[in-house]
Amino acid sequence: MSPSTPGTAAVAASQTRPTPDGEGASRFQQSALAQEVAFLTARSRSRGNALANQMLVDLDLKVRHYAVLAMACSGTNPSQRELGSFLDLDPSQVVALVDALEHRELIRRAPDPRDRRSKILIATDSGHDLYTRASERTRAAERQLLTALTPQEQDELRRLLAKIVF
Amino acid sequence: MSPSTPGTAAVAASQTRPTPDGEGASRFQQSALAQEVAFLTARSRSRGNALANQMLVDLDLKVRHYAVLAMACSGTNPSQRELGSFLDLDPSQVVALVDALEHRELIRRAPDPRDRRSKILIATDSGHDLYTRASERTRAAERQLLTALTPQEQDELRRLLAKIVF
DNA sequence: TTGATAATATTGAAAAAGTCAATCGTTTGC
DNA sequence: GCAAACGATTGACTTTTTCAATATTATCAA
Repeated sequence: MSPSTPGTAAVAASQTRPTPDGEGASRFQQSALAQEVAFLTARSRSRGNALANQMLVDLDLKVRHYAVLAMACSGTNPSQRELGSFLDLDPSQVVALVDALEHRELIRRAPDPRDRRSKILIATDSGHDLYTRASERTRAAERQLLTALTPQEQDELRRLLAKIVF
Repeated sequence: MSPSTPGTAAVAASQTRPTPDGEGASRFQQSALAQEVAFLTARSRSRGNALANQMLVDLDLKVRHYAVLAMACSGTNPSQRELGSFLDLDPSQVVALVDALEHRELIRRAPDPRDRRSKILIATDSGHDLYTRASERTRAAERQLLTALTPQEQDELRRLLAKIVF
C-alpha cells in the first residue's frame, strides 16, 4: 500500500513520521490547488482510507466492508437502498458487498415487513463481535489521522464535515 | 454524470435542495459510522468530486486532470514523481494523466536540469487559459459544497483539513 | 573511476471500484 | 385493475487502482 508495509502486521509504522507527505512537508502547500477543500477532503479521505485499511487487514475487512457491517450493527435496520445512498454506493455494489458479508455470516438479509421488495440488513452475533474489534481499529486509525489536532479541533472538524455532508 | 445534467450549461441544479442526502436528512446521522471522520471525509470528497466533475464536463476535464493541470500552472514546476506523491497517484497513473494532457497540448514535459531522470511539468499557454476557466468552475462547485457553512467556518474547515493532511 | 544500489519514468497486466442498462417481483397512485 | 415507479439483482463495460518489470540516470562507497 505504500513503499513501507512489508507484509507483517498492520500496526506497522505509526510513529517516526515527521510529516505525512512524502516530500518535506511539501513545497506545494501554497499552491492554489492546496487551498481547495475538494482537494483537501480528497487527500484526507485517501490518507484515512489507507490508514484504516491497514488496520483492518488482519480482520480481513476493507473500509467499505467495514462500513456496511457498521450500519448492519447500528440498530437502524437499513434497507440495501438506504445503505447505498448513505454510503454513496451503486445498488449493484451494495449487492456485492452484502453478498460477501453474508457469505461470511457476518450479516444477513431480512425481509422488510413494510415492503417485500426491500431487504433489511442485520448483523449476526459474529458480525457484532467482528464489528467490535474492527471499530477499535478504525478508532486507532482516526486517532492517528488526527494527531495534529487538539480534541476541540477534532470535534470542530467532525461538526463542520457533518454540516456539509448531511 | 448524474440523472440531471442534460447537456446544457453546468450551473444546473444549484438550489432547491432541501437536503443533500437522498433520504430525509438521513435517520443514520446518529449512527456510530457517521461520527467517524474517515466516513465524513469520504462522503465529502464523494460529494465534492461529483459536483466538480459536473462543472467540468463541458471543458472535457475531470477533477483528476484538473488537479494535474492546476499543478502544472502553479509555477512550482513539479516533477512527475512529486506530483504523484502530492496527489496520491501511482507513478503509472501520472504517466497516463500527463500523456492525456500533453496530447491536448495543455501541458508539456520539460527536462529537469537537476536530474535527467525526472521530467518537469509546465502548462502551455492554452493550458493556462483552460485552467483559468476550469478553476472558476471548481470555485463554483466549492461554493455549492460549502453553502451550509459561514465564511468563517469555511476557513476553519480548510485550516483543519490542511493541518491533518500536510 | 568503478561498481553496486537506489530512484524516475514508463509499460503492461490484473484487480478493484464505479457506472449503466435490463429484468423480476412488488408497491403505489390513479 | 392498471400503469408507472421502485428495490434488488445480474451482467457488461469503463475507469481507477495496484503491482511487477524495465531502461535510463544518480548516488555513494570502495
